Amino acid sequence: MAGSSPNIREVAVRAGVSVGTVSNVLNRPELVAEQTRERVHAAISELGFVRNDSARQLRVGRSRTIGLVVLDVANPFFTDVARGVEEVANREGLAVILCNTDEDHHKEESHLALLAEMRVQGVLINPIDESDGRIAALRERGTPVVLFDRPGKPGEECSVAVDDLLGGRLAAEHLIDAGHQQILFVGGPFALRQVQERYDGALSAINSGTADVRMDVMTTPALNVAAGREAGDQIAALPRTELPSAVFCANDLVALGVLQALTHAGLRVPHDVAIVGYDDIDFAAAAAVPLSSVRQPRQLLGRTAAELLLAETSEADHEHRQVVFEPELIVRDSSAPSR
Amino acid sequence: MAGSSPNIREVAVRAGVSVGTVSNVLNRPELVAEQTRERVHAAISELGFVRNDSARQLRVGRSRTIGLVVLDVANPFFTDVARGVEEVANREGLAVILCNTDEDHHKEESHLALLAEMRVQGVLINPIDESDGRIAALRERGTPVVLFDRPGKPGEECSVAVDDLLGGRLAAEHLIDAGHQQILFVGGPFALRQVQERYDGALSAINSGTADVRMDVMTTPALNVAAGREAGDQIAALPRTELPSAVFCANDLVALGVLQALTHAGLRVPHDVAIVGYDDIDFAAAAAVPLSSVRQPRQLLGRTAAELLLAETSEADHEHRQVVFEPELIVRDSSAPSR
DNA sequence: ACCACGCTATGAATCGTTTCATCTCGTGAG
DNA sequence: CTCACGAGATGAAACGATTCATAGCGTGGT
Repeated sequence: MAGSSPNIREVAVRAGVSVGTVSNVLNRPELVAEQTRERVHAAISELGFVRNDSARQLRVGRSRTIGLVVLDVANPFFTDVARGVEEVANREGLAVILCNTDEDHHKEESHLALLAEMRVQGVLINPIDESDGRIAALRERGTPVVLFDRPGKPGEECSVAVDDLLGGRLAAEHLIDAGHQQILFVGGPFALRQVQERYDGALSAINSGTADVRMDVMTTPALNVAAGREAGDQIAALPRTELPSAVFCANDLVALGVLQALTHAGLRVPHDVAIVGYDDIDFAAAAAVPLSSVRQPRQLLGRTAAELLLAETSEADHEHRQVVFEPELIVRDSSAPSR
Repeated sequence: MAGSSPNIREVAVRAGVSVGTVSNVLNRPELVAEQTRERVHAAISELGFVRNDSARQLRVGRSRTIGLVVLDVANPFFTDVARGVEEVANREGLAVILCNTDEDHHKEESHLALLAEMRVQGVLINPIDESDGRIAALRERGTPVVLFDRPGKPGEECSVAVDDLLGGRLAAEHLIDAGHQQILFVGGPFALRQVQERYDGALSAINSGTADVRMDVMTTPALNVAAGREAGDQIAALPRTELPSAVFCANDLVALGVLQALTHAGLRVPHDVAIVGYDDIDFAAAAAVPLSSVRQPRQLLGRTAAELLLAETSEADHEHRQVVFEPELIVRDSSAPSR
């Protein structure tokens, strides 16, 4: 009921030593004689002392946390990335503050402002769009920022990304090879680099191929299951003659939504419409019709991003690196050979 | 490149006022004359000043964050809860620190220790098991702790939960009504209250019914898709005569894994084996065979938990409340009438 | 006997903000 | 002309840990 937290001074008194010694026990125990150390530890547990991290931070200058800013926590892709980040961070004794932007600039901005006030050791972010003064401001203040799931400018920043152009191309080539001639790209907003590049990749496959293939676009307001369902409803409402033979979705959430809506409307996948998703989240394989998808090394992405961040904070002569992973197409039932 | 952060003193000098005034501009702007305020704001943005939150916290005594400790971030159930929490927290200008325990006591403990050092305003936790000195210690220190997805002790603590006994009963009754006589419960570890209660609820339905129904148990090491797949493989390996006619899974991740493994082994759901899951995550409806599941009000759970926490921090005469929501059975294809 | 050295322990200064008692100054009332 | 008052502004104290220069003390070498 008390609600009082003893401080280091009270511990010192109780143990009959100075505050400096208590601090040493906490931070450099090897400097303290064993019996003194034991006495201090006893005092700490008797009083239930818990170090005040703000005071520590204030003195030391930086915190023991890193910020991870993602577009959507509900997307398993990001939670898997987060796991990778957490793994590395915990190993270093750092805490991860997970922030969710929901593709909303306002939220992104306020989260970054908060992280700046907290003096986090660094920020891992998947920015909503390209121009971001906020990120530059953070860097100016001395906080390393690593971009993930998006390539950074060489020499200027570290980044970890997966080649989305290639991913888009792989998906489209696969569909073209299967004989599809009417492909519909579903995704959005196009302000998201991922969306744009997956689309561009698909387009390049179509343009460089010999087959006569057409690709239309259906823009969604976000990349989640609900948006996918809506898109699917629209697709199902098209006159049969205008129905695409294949749909390439900007991510698996959208693909699952589309799949659900199409199935609900009585269309058969892949017989009437084939579907390819992106990310290969765990649920893709367990979907109504197991989903073909472009796999990204999610945890590795997170781990690598965290490691780059750590490198940037610890290395004196840091060289910015742009790591790019290659995606891999996983073919499942949803894109079996076309009609 | 500088990496220097100006402090409030430099802002004061630049604006030609005292530090107290700058602080007032930041915290109680109505006390400051308009032109002074403007001058200070100008100085702030010219210098790129960012308030140092540790110093603020040190002085004020508590932080502007709350901790949310969950069993598994990769489970959409928890991310939906987290969304609810975040919604309320952001509205109050609080940041949420999301911690993941992976059902590991060691991780739970170290996360709680960190949150204590951070002097968070409060903690929302879905504890791994019942006896937790760490939680008591936090409370003793004056940090409110609200339990979620688990009922608390009346008069002692706030909690938000969903009636898992009822959920288990609903699922089992549904299967019994459909004529199933061999039910297999898949889930674990049983140290998780959710698992135990869902099982108990199912058992009570069986015992109170008139039909002759048998329920076996297959324990999993965790509640995720991989564990479900393994369980599914084991089920598929059973001699046909021992095959259960229905499987009730402790959550949807396990159910999806089981579904995937059974389908892969050539068993038909629900014809050979019916499946009922728990949580009704978004992916349940989009599964290979749309999954029957016990729905919990996930976001509401999160919102309510956060609100209880806020109430506990702000109300002088706080009455602990234990909120219990009722789950709802959603029937889909995976549990259509049995063979 | 003296000095030097290593091992421990000390305590004051410091980090940057908030808070609050106090001061200044201009205005209006008496 | 004086006084009281209020709006604004001030600056020093406080928050609690860390750090570092310094002091104390015992030991071993000369």
